[in-house]
Amino acid sequence: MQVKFGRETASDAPAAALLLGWYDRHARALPWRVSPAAFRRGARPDPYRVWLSEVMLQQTTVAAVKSYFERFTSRWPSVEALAQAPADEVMAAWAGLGYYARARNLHACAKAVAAEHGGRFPRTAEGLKRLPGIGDYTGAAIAAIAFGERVAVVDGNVERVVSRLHAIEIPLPKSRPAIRAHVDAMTPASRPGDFAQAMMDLGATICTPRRPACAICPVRPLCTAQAKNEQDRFPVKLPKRAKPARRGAAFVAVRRSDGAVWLRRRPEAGMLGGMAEPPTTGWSAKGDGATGAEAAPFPAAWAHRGVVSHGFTHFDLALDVWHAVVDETGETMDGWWSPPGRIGTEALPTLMRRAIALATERDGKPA
DNA sequence: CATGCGTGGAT
DNA sequence: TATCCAAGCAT
Repeated sequence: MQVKFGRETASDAPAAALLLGWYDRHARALPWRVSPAAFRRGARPDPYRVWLSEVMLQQTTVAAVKSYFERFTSRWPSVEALAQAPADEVMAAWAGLGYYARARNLHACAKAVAAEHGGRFPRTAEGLKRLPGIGDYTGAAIAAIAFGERVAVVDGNVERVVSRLHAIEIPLPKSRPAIRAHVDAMTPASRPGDFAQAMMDLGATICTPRRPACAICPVRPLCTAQAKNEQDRFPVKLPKRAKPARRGAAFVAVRRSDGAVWLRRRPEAGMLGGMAEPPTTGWSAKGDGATGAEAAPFPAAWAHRGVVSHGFTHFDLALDVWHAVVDETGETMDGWWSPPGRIGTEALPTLMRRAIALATERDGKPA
């Protein structure tokens, strides 16, 4: 359908009212959230917790975020505390959550808020978006939820919900301007944060990507796609490109005396930037790295222990894992020995943890 | 504006 | 097993 930008579609305001009513009854209880009832009593969420949760939730599920959120807020209860934390501790605490540029930006953002804003987050989406790691979505979400700004909050859930409500045939991402116009028309001046969370809850629990639960949807009477029983066809998306298959190798050297593993730090920019790894070959989305023992960082009795398969966003990696027990080496290279008691606290991405686990397991069990 | 950037769960 | 994809951002 055509959207008249800047003008309300007839169904937008009624849909918003239905959604808020539904949220009052069915809002999910989440650690960073203030319930609708508490909100009515005057409670407001802590901007620090809202910000932290929104950054963690970028392209990441609620289930995956919860334990990380608890650990971060227990360890760093305020933005000032996080700002003062050493960078490597923040990266290590983020290890396993993915998209590691988020962790670097998170720390940079905390420092900026502490140093340049007196420890207080800007209260508008526009001001928030000037901070590292905060873009259109996150800035709007924090401003609406934590500060009550009436601003359109558009994430993947909202795109799906609105695409169905209006049976938008233009494929994403081209349809984004039209979707944004609808969301802006829907967003109420009162409780814009609850409205945003209501849209996201609806998308996460009812208006799901597959098999949406239209039977219990509060906005079903206003949904164009459902009226045609074509909800599964929306949102229309452009086809994706196939992921290339890439190869590489990891070399897990274990010190004979204490079982320590030799690790190094990856460059700040690019894949797994700033994270720890056992030495690996030059694999990337663009090309393969060497896979054989001749590519090892130093001579040793390297034994092939298997292959770890790992899917990245843009390519699938098959990483050959080599293992060697060494008496002593590497001290002249950049890196460090990580003893068994410390390996769990290193900033190791999941891929690298799996490679180390494969290299060091015995008879199918962890060493 | 297209591309690069993780991971785990659901189907 | 293969595929999709989840509260996006930076460049």
